Amino acid sequence: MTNRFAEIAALAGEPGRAQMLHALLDGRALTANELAAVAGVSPPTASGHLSRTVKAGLLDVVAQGRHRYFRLSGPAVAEMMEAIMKVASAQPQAKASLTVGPKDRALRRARTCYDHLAGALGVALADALTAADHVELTEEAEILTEAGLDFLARIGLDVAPLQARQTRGSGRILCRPCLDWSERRPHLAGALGAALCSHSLEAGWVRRLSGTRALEVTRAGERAFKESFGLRL
Amino acid sequence: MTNRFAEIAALAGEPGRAQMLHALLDGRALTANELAAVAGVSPPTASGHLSRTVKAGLLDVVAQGRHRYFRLSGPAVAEMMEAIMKVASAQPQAKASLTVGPKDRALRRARTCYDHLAGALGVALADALTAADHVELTEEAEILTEAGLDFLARIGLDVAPLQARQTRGSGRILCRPCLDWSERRPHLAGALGAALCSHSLEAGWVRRLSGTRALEVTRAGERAFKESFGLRL
DNA sequence: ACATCGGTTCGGTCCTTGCCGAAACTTTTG
DNA sequence: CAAAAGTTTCGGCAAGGACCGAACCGATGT
Repeated sequence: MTNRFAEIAALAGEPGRAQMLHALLDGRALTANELAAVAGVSPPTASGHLSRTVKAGLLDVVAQGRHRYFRLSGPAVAEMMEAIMKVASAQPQAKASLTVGPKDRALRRARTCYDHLAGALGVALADALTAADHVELTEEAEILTEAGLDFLARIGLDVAPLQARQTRGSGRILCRPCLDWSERRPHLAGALGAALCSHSLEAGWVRRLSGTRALEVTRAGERAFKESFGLRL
Repeated sequence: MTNRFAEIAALAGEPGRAQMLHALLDGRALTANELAAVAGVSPPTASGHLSRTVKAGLLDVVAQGRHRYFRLSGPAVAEMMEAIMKVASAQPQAKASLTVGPKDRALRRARTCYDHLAGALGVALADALTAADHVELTEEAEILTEAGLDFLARIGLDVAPLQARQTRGSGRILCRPCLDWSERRPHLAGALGAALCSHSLEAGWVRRLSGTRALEVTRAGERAFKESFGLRL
């Protein structure tokens, strides 16, 4: 058991592979060459990394024509990465570079985190929903109130998949919150977070910036977030 | 950011260090030589590993006389390890050795997992409490019912610290459940799990087996678990 | 059919790092 | 004050593995 533990951790512990994993953290599938580019290594090297990672079960691969698309094998991998990030972003104090870089700034503003929204945007949305009593956030769980359910339906979000979860008292328990590594505060993850994220993309409120997990808030998005959530970015 | 991510993961990804971390997973503090023994390396080698691990913030060290005691720096590290184990125990199918070893068997029967009970015992307790409607376990949260609160008070468990958490409807949301890597089913973690674990130790229901995280259920424990929880081990 | 492109396999180099023994340092014990 | 125990530092060795260039393979497109 402890061998396999070490194997998994070591796989994630090599800088090149770590960058590949991070590039896949938004749940999309990338090709081998794209991953080689993000890791800054040659295609042969990347290929070796990828085959090991697939064999170990961290990644899935699907061949499509002459491309091979790699993606995280499931949410458990993303959760593991978040848990590592949580430790990594802890205090070991006054270490090197805080932030820097425009790319980093974009990521801190808004990004996807596997299947939900993160960064300043994700935290702001969580705060807004909390303030309006649409959700309650505890350290361990996240509850959607009746009012919240109405609210989501009103803004055009399909709440049907959320019904499947456990009902308790007057609210629905949806998921654990997810600690945002850049903001150090919880944002909405789980079923609700995923629904909110996909809806925001479909409605054109946010748009993926090519090549990163960063998101851009569109004009329509600014308006929608302001009117529906009372957010000003 | 991704550098530090890789640093942390790599630290956990070396077999010797991984074994040390596992030995510390029950939250106790061990000396450098003890850790050298569990990792199967010489004291100098272990010392090197430990100093790196401490500098990275995974472990805390406290000097006491001529001993230096190392322990996990906090719950975040334990949670990270559990997340890695979750991935590690996933399907990458039909791999090598399942189980084996009497030491391993003891661990599978009952052990501590940072601050709560795990293994067959942990899962059985979770099942028993669920069956009696004392807790409700969902995928994402764990709710203590009023009946459960009464029950715990009746068996002498101090429920005061549990009161601090969020109240919702008729139950208390305590924590996320924790997937047991040997049983592949959820057991009780979080505040309730910790309380139940420490109470079981204090009441003499279980006893730590020296040198491992494994636990032994005492005669008194067998009786208590049977009478209070309806468990037969 | 041929050229091109994405990807993997092979062979070989180089660097990292895990490892130990010897020795030094510190604190406890006799 | 000397001896012993716990731990760290130093020096050197050896193995693992990350890397690249070249060659190879299969799919696509002309």
